[in-house]
Amino acid sequence: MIKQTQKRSIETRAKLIRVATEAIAANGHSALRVEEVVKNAGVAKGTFFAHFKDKDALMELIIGAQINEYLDAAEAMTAPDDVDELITRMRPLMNFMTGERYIFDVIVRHSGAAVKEEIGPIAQTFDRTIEIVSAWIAQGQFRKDVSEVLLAEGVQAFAVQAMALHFCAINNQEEMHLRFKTYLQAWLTPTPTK
Amino acid sequence: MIKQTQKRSIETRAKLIRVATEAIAANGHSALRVEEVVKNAGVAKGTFFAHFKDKDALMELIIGAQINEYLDAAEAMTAPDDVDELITRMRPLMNFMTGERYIFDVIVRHSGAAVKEEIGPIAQTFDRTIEIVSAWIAQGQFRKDVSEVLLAEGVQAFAVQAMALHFCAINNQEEMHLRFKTYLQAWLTPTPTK
DNA sequence: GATAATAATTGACCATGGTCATAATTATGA
DNA sequence: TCATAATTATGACCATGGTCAATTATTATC
Repeated sequence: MIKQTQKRSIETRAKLIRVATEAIAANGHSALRVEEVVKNAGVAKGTFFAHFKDKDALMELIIGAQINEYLDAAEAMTAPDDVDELITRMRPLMNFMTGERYIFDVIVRHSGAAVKEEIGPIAQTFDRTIEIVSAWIAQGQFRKDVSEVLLAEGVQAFAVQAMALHFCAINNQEEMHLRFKTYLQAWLTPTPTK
Repeated sequence: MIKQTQKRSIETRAKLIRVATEAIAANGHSALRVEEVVKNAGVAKGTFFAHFKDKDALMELIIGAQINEYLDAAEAMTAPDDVDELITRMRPLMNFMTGERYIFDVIVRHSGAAVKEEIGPIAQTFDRTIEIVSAWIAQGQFRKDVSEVLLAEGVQAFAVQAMALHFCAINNQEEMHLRFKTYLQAWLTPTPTK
């Protein structure tokens, strides 16, 4: 019962992704229409859904790839020494994620995998972010009373919170990063006096 | 330019909300259909959208009201002394929020207000949660190096994170609360040894 | 190379949220 | 009480994502 994937199918799928990526580059994520994609790819509508469970699945794929580009860039940098540098490293990615409300919604919706065996592209980038950030934290001047993985998970939680509040009111991106900084200082370099 | 709202309009709106609430009680949030609501309310489809910007706006209203019931219950309790008690206080609300994937998505989508002047029902409950939790934290045995409001915002960030990961894989709710506990211990009672 | 088996594609059709010009109702005021 | 304005309701219509039985293309078998 092994399904033999034909070359034709691989090409069709690639064409759909390419066409969709181009459309997004031109008009933004939220403006993408399935009809438009299949028309420009020269296939029928049903073909689209034979390749992707739904429109969201394709978006997840594309956004996941975009996030990975930012993570590549982040990974290429030196480990941050302090909170300020950590924020600088994450800034481009956070700006991308909040560049369009639609993007952020898709990301949040897919930040957790549906099934353990089948972890989606965006959930994968969350895992990868944890890896990268925890490796950074292990090298920097941060608290040592809890594991760096836990700290990295917290960084992610605060990043999501800062981004969610970014869409609140007329907050601009600079405010978002400031808020993020306040969180991280309290999280990564606490000085409790109970 | 003051719009005079007629009694008829108020009644129609109330009927739509009541009918929708009943339908949700019977079949769950995600199964709600606008067609069904207008049919049972005895009005035309267009009327629905004259009263609510979109289906999401009604959902926000109803879910916001439900959250407020949980907050009422939480507020009636004594302030928690430690992390365990804090989690106990928040447990029913978090269980509700994760009871249906659809509910959580709606909540996250509306956790930030669109405009400062017009803060939505769910965003209001987030504010209220911050108030309640920060008041609790001020009274309990928690770190004092940062403001209780900041700590409360962190509690919320970690709650969202724990809930998002809950949908990941086959994690059950117990695991969610355990994860939440780990976060909160590190956040609220740090013992750094830099 | 004929035939059977499997994979891939098709497009008419459906489900459902949302729009808007028009009609019906209610308030206003002389 | 009637004319006029303002408010509310209507439902045909549209936009768009998604389904599925039927069809076509490819591969395997002899």
